[in-house]
Amino acid sequence: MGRSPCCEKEHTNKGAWTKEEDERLVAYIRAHGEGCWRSLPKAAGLLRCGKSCRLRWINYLRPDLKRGNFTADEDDLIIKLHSLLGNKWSLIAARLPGRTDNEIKNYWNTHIRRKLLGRGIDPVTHRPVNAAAATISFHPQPPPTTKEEQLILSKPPKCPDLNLDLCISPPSCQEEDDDYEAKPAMIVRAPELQRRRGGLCFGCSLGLQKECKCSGGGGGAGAGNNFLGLRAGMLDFRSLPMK
DNA sequence: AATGTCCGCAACCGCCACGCC
DNA sequence: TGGCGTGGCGGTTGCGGACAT
Repeated sequence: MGRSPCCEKEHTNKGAWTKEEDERLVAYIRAHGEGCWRSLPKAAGLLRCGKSCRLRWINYLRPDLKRGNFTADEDDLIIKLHSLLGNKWSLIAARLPGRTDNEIKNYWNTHIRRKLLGRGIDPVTHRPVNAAAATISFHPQPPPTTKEEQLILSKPPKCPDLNLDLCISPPSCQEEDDDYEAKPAMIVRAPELQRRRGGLCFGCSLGLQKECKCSGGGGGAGAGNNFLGLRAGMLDFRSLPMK
């Protein structure tokens, strides 16, 4: 009964990785590639749990990691993505090249949370702290699902007074939509505009084609471009005094 | 200089989702 | 179709360095 352990814990090292262990892991993955983490430690001659190897590689040893401080652009992007996706660190990380979910999670908890609180913004709801307290029934993170973008699209704002003023659309849409300023707060407009113009749906605009069921889903080159578009201003959080 | 406290980061743990048989 | 194995994710912990007293 019960789950089988992922490794023989009594024969594995724990704690900080040594330089030699790092070198062994890197050398093995260079030679054989990623995969089958369970058998990797033994094959690589490491007294480590497979999960530990995976984490070490993904969070620290991967050659495409971008080490160093987060830029202001990355800061803003993380905040925006978090307001949309909640604590879906892996989804957020997928849109920040060279950053890992663990790194972003740590950065959020140590820096951004404090930064937002300092501005009087609740880091969970992304609303002014007082307003968040006044609307305790609002749930920024709906029940777990595998299709986050569907949730975002399908859940209308439960609080009419909610003033996130979240508007997502291709940059050109803002000028074309006459009643842009008159729209209620927290409207996700892209799906509507997509239907009218045949453009990207909200999910695709976030680079979520894989999960998206719209006609634009599965487009090979879309994700990267959409990601850039997102960064270029497809998200408009006008109520957030970020700078 | 010694001690205590705070903070940031790496790593661990437990659960869940998915694929295979 | 259900069980099992594995990978992946998010929350949490604990260590070590920085800073304050």
